Amino acid sequence: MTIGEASRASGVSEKMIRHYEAIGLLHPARQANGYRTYAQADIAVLRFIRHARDLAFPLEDIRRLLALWRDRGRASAEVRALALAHVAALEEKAHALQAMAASLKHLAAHCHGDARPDCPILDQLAEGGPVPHPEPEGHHR
Amino acid sequence: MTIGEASRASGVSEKMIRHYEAIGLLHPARQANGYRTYAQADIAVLRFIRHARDLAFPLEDIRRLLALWRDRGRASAEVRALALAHVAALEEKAHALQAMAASLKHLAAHCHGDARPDCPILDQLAEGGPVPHPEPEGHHR
DNA sequence: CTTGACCTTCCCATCATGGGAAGCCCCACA
DNA sequence: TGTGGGGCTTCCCATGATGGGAAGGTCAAG
Repeated sequence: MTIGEASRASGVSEKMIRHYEAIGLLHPARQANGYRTYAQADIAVLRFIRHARDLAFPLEDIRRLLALWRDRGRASAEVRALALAHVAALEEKAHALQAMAASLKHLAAHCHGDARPDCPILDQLAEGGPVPHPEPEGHHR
Repeated sequence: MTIGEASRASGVSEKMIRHYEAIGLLHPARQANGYRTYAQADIAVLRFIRHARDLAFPLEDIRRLLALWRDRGRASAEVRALALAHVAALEEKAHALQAMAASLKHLAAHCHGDARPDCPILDQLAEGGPVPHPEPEGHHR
């Protein structure tokens, strides 16, 4: 298999396949003419990487996951710990984003949003800190 | 005010202050010796940028927000629209992250996580697509 | 006049990804 | 046999926001 075929078979771009090789995640054979050659095992690795990337694992984590995958005797606890740490990171980021969205939504709710120039959103960005009185919970005004 | 003082006054690093100037968000005066000089208005801009960054506005959005801020006659609708578009983007990202976290959590829940080598997490990454049967909702097994 | 804190510019790194150029390889077709 | 084109190679550059660090100028206090 050439790199183009491997790309189609794995759903990973040629650019990325070369990059993963450059950082040592895979080691395809070479033909006499310098072309890379991919065996089924390489395609499996590429698919593995793609699925892990779909779950937003950083490549360094994927490097460890691949090592664990190749290690037939690994303890599943190791994999689980890595996965759960990533889950925690994902959730933390998600919550941070949602908190920002909520703050901004709160500000936008107080902005009439018509042709008039006064705008609590800009006022808040200009003056206040992170965000003013988000009022613990519930009913507006 | 020198850049160091401006940094302390605004909470923006010197590196970033210079960067914001390089991309045209700011135009501090220069002294004869080449040192940048920051007036109160510049500090206000830096604070504005920092607050907007705290809400994860990309710098290109901030460029527009600053223009609107400086334009005394702008319609608040414009600001609101920009903010709400950003809210949508934040929420989309947050949901994507939470979906990934949920998928991975689901897999981890099915991994006993002990010394044994078999692991549904690795199996899924190796074989399956994005994620298998997340079972619509609720009670496990 | 030296020391040290501060400023300047410039280059490099991050993380994952892609664009694009220059050049080689190979196959099919005329 | 020549040529066209598609695929392959490597190398450089860009993204977005941030920081590290080097080499060198400036200034005030000692």
